[in-house]
Amino acid sequence: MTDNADNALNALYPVLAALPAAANQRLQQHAQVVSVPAGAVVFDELQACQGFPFVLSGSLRVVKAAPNGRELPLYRVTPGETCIISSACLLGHAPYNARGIAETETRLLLLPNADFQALLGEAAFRDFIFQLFSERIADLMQLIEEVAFRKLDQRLAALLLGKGQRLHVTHQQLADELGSVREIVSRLLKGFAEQGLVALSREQVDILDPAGLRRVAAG
Amino acid sequence: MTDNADNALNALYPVLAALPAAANQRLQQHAQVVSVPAGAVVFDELQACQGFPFVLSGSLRVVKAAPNGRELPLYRVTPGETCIISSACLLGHAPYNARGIAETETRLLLLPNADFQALLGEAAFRDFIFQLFSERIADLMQLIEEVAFRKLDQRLAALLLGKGQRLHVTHQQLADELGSVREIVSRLLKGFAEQGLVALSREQVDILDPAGLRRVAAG
DNA sequence: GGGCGTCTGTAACCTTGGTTACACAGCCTG
DNA sequence: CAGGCTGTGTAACCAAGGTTACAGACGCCC
Repeated sequence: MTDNADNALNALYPVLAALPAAANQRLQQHAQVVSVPAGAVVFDELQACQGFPFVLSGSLRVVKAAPNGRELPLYRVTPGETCIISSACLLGHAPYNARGIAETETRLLLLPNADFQALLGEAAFRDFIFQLFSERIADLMQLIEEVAFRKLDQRLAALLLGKGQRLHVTHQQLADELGSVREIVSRLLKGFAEQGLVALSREQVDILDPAGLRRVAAG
Repeated sequence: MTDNADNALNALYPVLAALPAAANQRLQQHAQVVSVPAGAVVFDELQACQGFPFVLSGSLRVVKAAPNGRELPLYRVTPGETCIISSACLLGHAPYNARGIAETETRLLLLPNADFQALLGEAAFRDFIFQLFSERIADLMQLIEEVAFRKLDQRLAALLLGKGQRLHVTHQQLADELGSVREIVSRLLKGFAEQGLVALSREQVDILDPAGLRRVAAG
């Protein structure tokens, strides 16, 4: 690991900076910086988990892939966060059960399995992982609720909210985010537009009536 | 806590038996045995998490409840296991995001929040929780895959498998297990019967062709 | 045996969301 | 300007699953 990456790492993951010298040294000796281009598949279903990734820059999108090629986004991993799927795989000695894709050009610090396990011996690090575990669990529960019970218009309305008044996205991108297809999103957006909730233009959605959208989202 | 419960607890949760004397004493002083009847709601969505439950006997069914009253089972907690939702809530100081129901008459040992946190100071206990966390994550991933991508006939076929050759269940119970409704399960079972995969009778499903069912389940 | 509650069978109908198949608009580039 | 690419609009059709509404079957208990 370069000094440069080391600095970035400690800034992003304060918990590492606080580690005892020995642990830190071990990390520096064995961790490996890799850079992956946008769109690259960093890990995939059924694949054995090779190491634990810290995200230095860029971001990972973790998705569940359907047999027919569609994908349902589970969560994102941004710098300073970690990937619970990776933790779970390493801890449970199980293969991955989701796919990790670099959203943009992404730099990762890959920590080999054995060193990750050793790092878990440090109380501070263990607590850090624990904390992220429990946050993600809540996210996953939310996701289960959405896919099992919510209709697509509700989910779309929710997706549009909380990202400012003007969104620069294509219908396809929205569809991907929902695990659906472009035509349906277009259809629903048209409905929203007819109700005066949004205004549509190329690669752009303007929120006209946030309260109305919230009402739709709430079902 | 009674000596009796103490013995049961240590037998079911070996990790507790191995705790230092001080921790064990604290647990015995503050933990409280409660007994709940079958069907009782032990915790519910949006409710603050009062304590951490160890299951002594019986079992909990943890479900996500839909606005319309239907429920999707997430997982079960049997004696010797723990409830990650509870862990996640206590760790993240968030309210519950699912409902826990006693499947049968169930005895729980409830550990207050503060004592749970203290117990996490013990490396062995922390590892125990960690391990269960990662196992459950895999389950939840599996569930997401099912509800998002699998059709109901595939899920039903999978549900029927691996429980022996003759099942004593009502269609309603199967529907509940899938988060669906009775009529659809009846319709699908009829289809299975017509293909010679199963034989149906009152409160009973006989598996005639496991391999065929497995094929259906695989899609 | 008669009445009641539970379980099952089944048909008609509806909603949601996905699929297929285009048309067209805007824009960039050779 | 032509040609091509990307994004959007839209309609017809389809499949899955849920809803409604019954009817009959079986078992149990009075």
